[in-house]
Amino acid sequence: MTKNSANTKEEMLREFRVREILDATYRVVSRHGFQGATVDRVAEEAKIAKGTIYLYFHKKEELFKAAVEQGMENFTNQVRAEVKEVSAPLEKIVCLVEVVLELSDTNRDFFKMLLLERNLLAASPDHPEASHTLDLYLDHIRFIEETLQEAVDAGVLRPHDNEASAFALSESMRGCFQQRALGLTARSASEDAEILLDLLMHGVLNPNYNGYRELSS
Amino acid sequence: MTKNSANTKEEMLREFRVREILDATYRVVSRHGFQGATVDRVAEEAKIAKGTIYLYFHKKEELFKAAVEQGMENFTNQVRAEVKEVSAPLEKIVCLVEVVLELSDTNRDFFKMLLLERNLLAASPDHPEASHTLDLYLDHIRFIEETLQEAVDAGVLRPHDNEASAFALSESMRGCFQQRALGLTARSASEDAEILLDLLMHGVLNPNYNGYRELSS
Amino acid sequence: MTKNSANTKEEMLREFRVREILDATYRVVSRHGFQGATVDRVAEEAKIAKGTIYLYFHKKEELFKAAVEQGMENFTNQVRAEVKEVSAPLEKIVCLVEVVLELSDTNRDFFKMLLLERNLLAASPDHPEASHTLDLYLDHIRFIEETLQEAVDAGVLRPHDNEASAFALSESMRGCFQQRALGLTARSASEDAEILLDLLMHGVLNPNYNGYRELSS
Amino acid sequence: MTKNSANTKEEMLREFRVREILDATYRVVSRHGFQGATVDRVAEEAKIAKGTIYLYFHKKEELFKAAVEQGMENFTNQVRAEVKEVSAPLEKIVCLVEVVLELSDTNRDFFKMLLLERNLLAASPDHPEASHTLDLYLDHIRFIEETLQEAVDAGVLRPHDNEASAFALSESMRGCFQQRALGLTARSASEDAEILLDLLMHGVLNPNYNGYRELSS
DNA sequence: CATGAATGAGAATTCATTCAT
DNA sequence: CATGAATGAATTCTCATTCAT
Repeated sequence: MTKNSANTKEEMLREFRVREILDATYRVVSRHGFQGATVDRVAEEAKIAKGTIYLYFHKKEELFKAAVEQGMENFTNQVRAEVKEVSAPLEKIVCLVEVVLELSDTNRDFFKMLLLERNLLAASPDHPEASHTLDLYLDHIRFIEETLQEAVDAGVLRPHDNEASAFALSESMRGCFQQRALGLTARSASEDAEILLDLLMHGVLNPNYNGYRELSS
Repeated sequence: MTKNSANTKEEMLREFRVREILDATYRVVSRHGFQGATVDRVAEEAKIAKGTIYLYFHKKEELFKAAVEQGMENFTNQVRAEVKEVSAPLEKIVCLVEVVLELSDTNRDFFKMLLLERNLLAASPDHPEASHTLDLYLDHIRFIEETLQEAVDAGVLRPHDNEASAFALSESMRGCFQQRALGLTARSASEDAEILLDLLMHGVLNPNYNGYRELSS
Repeated sequence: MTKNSANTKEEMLREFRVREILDATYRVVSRHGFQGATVDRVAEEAKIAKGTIYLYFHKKEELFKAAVEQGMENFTNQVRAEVKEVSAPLEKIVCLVEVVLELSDTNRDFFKMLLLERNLLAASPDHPEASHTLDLYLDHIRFIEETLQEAVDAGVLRPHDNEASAFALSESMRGCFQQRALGLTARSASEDAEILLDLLMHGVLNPNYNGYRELSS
Repeated sequence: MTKNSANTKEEMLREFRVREILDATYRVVSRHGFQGATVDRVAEEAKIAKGTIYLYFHKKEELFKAAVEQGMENFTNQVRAEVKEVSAPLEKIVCLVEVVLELSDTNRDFFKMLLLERNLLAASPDHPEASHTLDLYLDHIRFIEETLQEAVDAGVLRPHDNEASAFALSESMRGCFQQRALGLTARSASEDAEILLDLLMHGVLNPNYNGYRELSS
C-alpha cells in the first residue's frame, strides 16, 4: 500500500509534468506548425529545461506523437461524451456531425496543423499498421460506424456498408473543416453540418429518376 | 528561324532536365516521404550534381512544390480526359469516381506521401490563398462540381449544394485511398468506387423511414 | 544574494566563453585574414564544436564584428590610458602618436588584417551610419581631436580645423603602420613617430619662403 | 610583317575584350562591392558567357586584380597628367591635392569599394611584396614624393623626409575621401584640399610657441 | 531529478572553375 | 574562340540529443 501510494504520488507528479509538456507542445504547434516546432521552443513554452523533456520523452517524435494523440483523444472523447447524451439513433448521428464540426472549430489552430500539415504516419513511417495514432483514428471511425449501425438496427438507416460510410463521413467532415481553416468558405459549422447530413441521408440522386437501376446492384 | 529553332532546342533540353529532376524528386518522395527528401538524395537519384538542381529550381521548396503540382496536374488531367470520353451525365460521375480511385492506386507511393504527409499550404504558408497548389486542388473540386451540375441539369440528380457534395465526394475518395495506402482494407479500387457511388447516390436513410422530416428542410 | 551570485557565475562563464571564442577568432584572422576565416576554423582554433559558437553569436558576421570591435576597443582603451598619464598638452600628442604606432606594431597580425582587408562597413553595409564599429572609429578620432584641442587651448598649437587634422593624423599613422606591415620600411615605430610629429607640428613649408601667401587665406 | 599585323589584329581584339570585361567588372564592383561581385554577374554585365572570361583571366582573383589595377592606373595617370600641366613647384603640390580629391569624388562608387572594402594584398596575400597592385600604389607615392622633392629643391619646402610626408599626405587624402564616402562630412573636395594643404604646409604648431625645441631635433 | 551548455551530424545554398559542343 | 550547363567543394546555420554538474 505504501509503495503503491508512493508510486501513485510519483505517478501523479510524472503525469503532471507530462501534461505540462504536452500542453506546451500543443501551444507551440498551434503557433508555429509542426515544421517550426522545435524542442527548444517547447521547453521555453513549458518553462522547463530542454533536457527535462528528454526525461519524459525519449525522442522528439515521441513527444509530438503523444501531443497529437492527446489532442485526438480529447477530441474523440468529447465527441463520444456528447453523443452518449442522446438516445435516439438518428439524433445521435446528427449530434455526432454537429459536435465534430463544432469541436474542430473550437480547437482550430491545433487541428489546422494536425489535419493540414501532419499525418498519421510520421511517428512510425515504416510500420504504419503499428501506430497508436492510427489506432486512435480507427477507434474514432469505429465509433462512427457503430453509431450508424445502431440506426440501421433501428430501421432508420438502410442496411449498407457501415465502415465505408463511416470513413466517407469522417473524411467529408475533415474536408469541411479544411475548407474553413483555409478560408475557402463563409459557412458556419452548423450550416456545414446540415448540408453534410442531408447529403449523407438522402444522397444526390433525383428520386424521380429511374435510370440508375443498372448501376446499383 | 534558326534562332527560333535553337531556342526550341534549348527549351527542350531545359524541359527534359526539369522533367528528369522532377521525376527523381517524385521517386525520392515516394521512397522517403517529404520529411526525408533532401536535395542531396534527389541529386543522387537523378544522377546529377547537387548544384545542377539549383540551376533549375532556386529553392528546395520550389522544387518540391513543382513536383507536387506536376503530380497533381498529371492526375487531374488524366481524370478529366477519361471523364470527357463519357457523355451521359450519370456515367460521367461513375467514371470520375472509378478513375480517381484507380489512378490513385497506380501512383500509390507518391500519392501516399502527398495525401498523408503534405499539405496544400507548405509552399506559401503565409498566403495560403495565393498558392498555386491550392488552385490546382480547387480546380479539381470545381471539375467534380461541374460534373455533378451537369447531372442536376439533366434531371438525374436532385438540386442540392454542388460544391459541398463535390468536396465531400473528393474527400471521401481521398479517405478510401488512404485506407488502402495504410493497408486497412482489402477492397479493390473498383469495389470502393461502387460503394462510394451507392452512398453518394442514395444516401443512407432507410426509404421506408419517415422520421427525418424535421431535419431535412 | 544566492541567485545573484549564481547569475554572476553564469555571467562569468559566459564572458569567459565569449572571450575564448573571440580570441580564437582573433588568431584565425591574424593567420588567414578575414577572407579565409571560416566558422569551422574558429571552432577548431577554439577547440570547441562549431555549434557552440552559434550559442554565443547568432551569425558569422556578428562574431567577426565583435572580434573587430573588441580589437579596436582594446587598442583605443590602451591609447587613452597611456595618454591620460601625461598632463602637458604637447607631450600628450607626442605620447599619442608614439603609443598608437607602438601598439599597432604589437598586435601587428590582427591589425594588418583589420586595416588592410577589413572595412568599417562590412557588418552593416546598408546603414553605415548605424554601425557600432564606425562609432568606435569615430570615438578614436574624437579623442585625437580633443587632445589636439587641449593643446590649442593651451596656446601650444595654433587654432585650426581640429577635426581635419585629427583625421589626417590618424590616417597618416595608419599609413605608417601599413608601410611596416607590408615590409616597405625598415624604420622603427618610434622613428616613424618622430617623423610624423615633426610633420604635424611644422608642416613642410620652408619658413624662409614667402610665396604661399595667396594660398593660405 | 603579315604575321606581325595579324598579331596586332588579334592583340587588338584581345585588348578590346579585356577592356570590355574590366569595364563590366568595374561597374559590378561599384554596384555590389567586392564581396558581392561574382563571375556570373560580371559575365552578365559584359553580356558575354561566363566561360569567356576564363579565356582572358585564369582566376577570378586575377580578374579583380586587373580591374583594381586598371582603376588605379587610370587614376594615377590622370593625376600625373594634370600635375604635369603646372610648372611652379608649389602650384604642383596644390594641383596634386586638388586633383586627387576631385578625381576620387568623380569615381566615387568604385573607389569607395576599393578603399573601404578591398586591400592591396588580396590578390597575392602570401607574397605582398610581389604584388603589382602594390607597385602601382608605391609608384603613386613616389610621384607625390618627387613632386614634394621638386619643391624642396626649389627652396619652397624645407628639407625633410619626403617619403614620409608623401605617405602621410596620400593617406590623409584617402582619409578625406573616406569621410565623404561614409557621409561623415559635408565639405566639398576643394574645401578638403584647402584644409589639407594648410596642414601640410604649416603644420599645427603655434609659431609663437617656443617649447617644442627639445622634441624637434 | 533537473539543468542547459555543448555537441556534431546534416541540410541548404553558393559560386569558382571546367569542358563538351 | 565562345558558350553556358554541369560540377562539387566549401560554407553557413540548425537542432535533436547527450551528459557533467
